[in-house]
Amino acid sequence: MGTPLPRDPIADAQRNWERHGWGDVAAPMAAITAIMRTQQILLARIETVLKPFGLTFARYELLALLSFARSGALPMNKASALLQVHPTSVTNAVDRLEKAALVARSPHPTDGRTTLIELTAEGRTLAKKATAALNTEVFGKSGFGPDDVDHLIRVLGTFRRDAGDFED
Amino acid sequence: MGTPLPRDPIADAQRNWERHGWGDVAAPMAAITAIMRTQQILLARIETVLKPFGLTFARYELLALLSFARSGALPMNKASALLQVHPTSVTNAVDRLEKAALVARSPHPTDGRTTLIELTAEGRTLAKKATAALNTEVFGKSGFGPDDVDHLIRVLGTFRRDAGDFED
DNA sequence: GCAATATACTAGGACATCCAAGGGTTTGGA
DNA sequence: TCCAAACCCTTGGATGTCCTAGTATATTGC
Repeated sequence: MGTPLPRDPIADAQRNWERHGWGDVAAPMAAITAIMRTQQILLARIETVLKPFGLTFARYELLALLSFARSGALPMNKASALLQVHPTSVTNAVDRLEKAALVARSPHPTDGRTTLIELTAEGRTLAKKATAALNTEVFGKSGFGPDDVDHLIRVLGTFRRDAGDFED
Repeated sequence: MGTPLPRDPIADAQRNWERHGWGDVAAPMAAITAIMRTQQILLARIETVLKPFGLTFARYELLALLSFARSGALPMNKASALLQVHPTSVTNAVDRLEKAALVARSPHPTDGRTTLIELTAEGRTLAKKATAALNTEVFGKSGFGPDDVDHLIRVLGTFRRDAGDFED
């Protein structure tokens, strides 16, 4: 966290794998570990930018999703599916966003089982501001070159489809 | 979670970004979101493999790190730095590993402030077994082609260095 | 030598994620 | 028609991560 290490710990791990006779999976291990660590760094950056807005990444994602829904409202289970998180995580996020008056729960008109989440006016405004901040502070300064971005989108897209995220 | 979506939600988000006039950061946004989601998928796979061993990824990482230390022991702060996690997370992991008799705390011989974490015999055995399982079940079936693995290691390595993880 | 600063670990709290279980609602087949 | 299966959401419990604060030990400077 604080001081940079003298050497890349993941490269060291890769060498350890090779040294122990696991050379055939050393490279994938390093790639996967690098993805884990990169996610950690990116999440920290995102949360730092969102903190002044009183948002976490999970809550921001929900706000952003709602702001793109044509009606500004979505059933909980749809949100869960689109965000690819457990339904209980959505319940948790909605609880907190509702306390902050950024979203509101309302019953589904025809299906008594489902609950609709609707963006409030404040919620829509905050989503806009937070998105602008993320665009300039994180996405606009990703550090990835254009070619690398395209490659990541393609490779990780294939991975996610193979993992069963979507059919396309 | 269960059923695949008909379309890639991240590609949809990218289109939404472009539609709202944020085309200049739409691609990095998609790449970053894909990294977040890929990490989630990989973590779930890893935890599934580790569950039978009574381990989580955090605890496994600590065990693996100790198993590669020449003496089989490391100070807490070293472990925290090498794993790139907060010191309190290491305390948490050590607490649970110690309860399971996989590691043991011992005082540092010369520095009364530091605590050494040492692998027990069972800990070393379990680390071996868990690593073998991860190698065959996760790293050996990553789904990334060799060229993609190399590219990921290079691109994410540059990113992590620029983020201040290491100097190299 | 002693005070001030730095370092190492731990305790408590806030969040997020998942799983298992429970209660209400809808649907579809006997 | 009616009841069982399927579905939707929530609650409670376990884990992990971070932050802030507190305690104990080392090191530095006067």
